[in-house]
Amino acid sequence: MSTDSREKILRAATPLFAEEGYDRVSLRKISEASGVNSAMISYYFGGKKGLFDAAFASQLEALEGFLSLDVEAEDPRTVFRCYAEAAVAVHEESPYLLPYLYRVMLAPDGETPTFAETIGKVYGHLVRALERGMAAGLFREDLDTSATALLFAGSINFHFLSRRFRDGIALRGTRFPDEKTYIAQALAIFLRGIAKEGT
Amino acid sequence: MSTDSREKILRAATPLFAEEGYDRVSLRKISEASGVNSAMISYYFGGKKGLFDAAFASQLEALEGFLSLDVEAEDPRTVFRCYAEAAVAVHEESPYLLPYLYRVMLAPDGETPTFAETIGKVYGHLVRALERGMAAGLFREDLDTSATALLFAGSINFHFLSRRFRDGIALRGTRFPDEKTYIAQALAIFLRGIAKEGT
DNA sequence: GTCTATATTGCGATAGAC
DNA sequence: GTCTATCGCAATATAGAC
Repeated sequence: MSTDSREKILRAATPLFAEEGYDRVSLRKISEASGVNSAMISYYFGGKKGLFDAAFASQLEALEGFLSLDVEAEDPRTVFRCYAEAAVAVHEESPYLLPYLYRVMLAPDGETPTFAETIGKVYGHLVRALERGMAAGLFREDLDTSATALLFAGSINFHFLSRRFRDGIALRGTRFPDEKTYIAQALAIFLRGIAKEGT
Repeated sequence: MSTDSREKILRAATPLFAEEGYDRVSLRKISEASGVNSAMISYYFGGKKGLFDAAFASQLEALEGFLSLDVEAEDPRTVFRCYAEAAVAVHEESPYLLPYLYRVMLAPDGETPTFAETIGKVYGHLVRALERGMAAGLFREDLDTSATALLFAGSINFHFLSRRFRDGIALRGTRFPDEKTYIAQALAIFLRGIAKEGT
């Protein structure tokens, strides 16, 4: 079966790690879910941590789309719209990215250099768009770019982060709009909130 | 020493659970950190889960301040300002709440009825404030109240949630404003973003 | 209430046959 | 590449002496 087993392991492990977290997923569980003998995990990935890193990295690739945006050429507002669109797309095609992201944020134990680098780039795009927008007189001049970039990213991501919690435990009975509606509204509120007075 | 040991355990366990997560904290570790024999944990809390729940519940009490607000009597905008102020205060006096909260959100395994109830109430306050503000002509009429409440809470909380990550791993070298500056700006952007046109 | 000692379980990893 | 068998370890929990 050649390296087919490698793929099977990765495919089974990715959702498990995202949903249950690193510590709650045992190699035995991954072995059962993938149908591949547990010894193969060490064989292909060098151990549990190696498998986790591989699974995480595969999800991070979903951000490449946004990162390829030429932030110096676009209207600053477009950068935020693109981020929002990318977030929806990313979540659809790579639904395990956000859980991974927040788990790593909450438990920054091991080294995650690729992760830090990728997130740093995304963040840099947002900060740069704010700087350009302020220089162009589109945005308020009293914005702290670091804080505002964080605020924006947090606003968009929170919807995905809280999804399981909203649906499963609390806030039952409350109707939530779908992704696109939420994102559109978050974007509208944010862009209106940072716009220069009299626009 | 009477039930002094109970307190020692709780005080040692609370930050450990918040920082490292449920699974990474062993009863041995708590025993060492607290200076109390590990057998006392089961004696007082019935087990590890019981201790975690007790630690979590003790942190949730910090939200009582905001919950005691009379949301029907206040200016709707004041409710949001109060939430923001409460978030800063809560984080100062109860810095372990947010990590707990998000860990439970990401891993909603066991039952957390108190948690769901408390968060539901906080959420209800925000939704109600939005409804009243829209009815009073203060806020835009096209707001989805559920989505907007979530957006606001996410904006405010994200700052605290991401703190360790920002400081420790990625985004090093970026200067972040202190809590009060961030919160003030988030509040200003949000309130401006949801305000009715021409205010 | 407190402690020691231990029962029991499950983990990640790997040696070695095939 | 794959599998079985197992090692060594750390986890939670508790029985029972004090």
